[in-house]
Amino acid sequence: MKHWLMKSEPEEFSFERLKKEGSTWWDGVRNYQARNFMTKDMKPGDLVLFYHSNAEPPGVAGIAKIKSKARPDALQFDAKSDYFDPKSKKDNPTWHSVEVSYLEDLKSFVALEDLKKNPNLKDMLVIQRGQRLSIQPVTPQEFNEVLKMGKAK
DNA sequence: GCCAACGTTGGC
DNA sequence: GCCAACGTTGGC
Repeated sequence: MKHWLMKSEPEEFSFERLKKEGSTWWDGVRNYQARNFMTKDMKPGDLVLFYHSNAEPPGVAGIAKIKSKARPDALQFDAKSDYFDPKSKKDNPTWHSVEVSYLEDLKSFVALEDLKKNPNLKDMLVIQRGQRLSIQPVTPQEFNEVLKMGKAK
């Protein structure tokens, strides 16, 4: 089982909304590295740190898990969507998404600022300068450390 | 295949 | 709102 961090802008799709709706297809990813994680590495049951980016404050809002493996992202064929990709072919879609489901709340939000202060997380990708990737692998140690922070008051 | 220009991300 | 860092595009 692998561990991941997935970024979402809470104004677009918050952890609270995931909790309410139960699950969602993670569509709109238009970055090859992030796509490859979804199509090659993610498996149902993998655990996810649900991260709020462009938020006040940014940080890990809760825990989710991968529900279904990757399938073609419908938005790439929707000419009215912001995520429309005219170059993508129906018989060989460029973009995929996975289904993500709510798993559990944290007792407390784990702010980016606190991730940065934790020496055990100094190598975590999300705290590295200029790291924009919207889906990032997380080591089991990092995942458990964040979980521990989130379960403390 | 190089690389400048451009658009986007996302913390601050 | 600013802007550094990064990915993508397209001219050559």
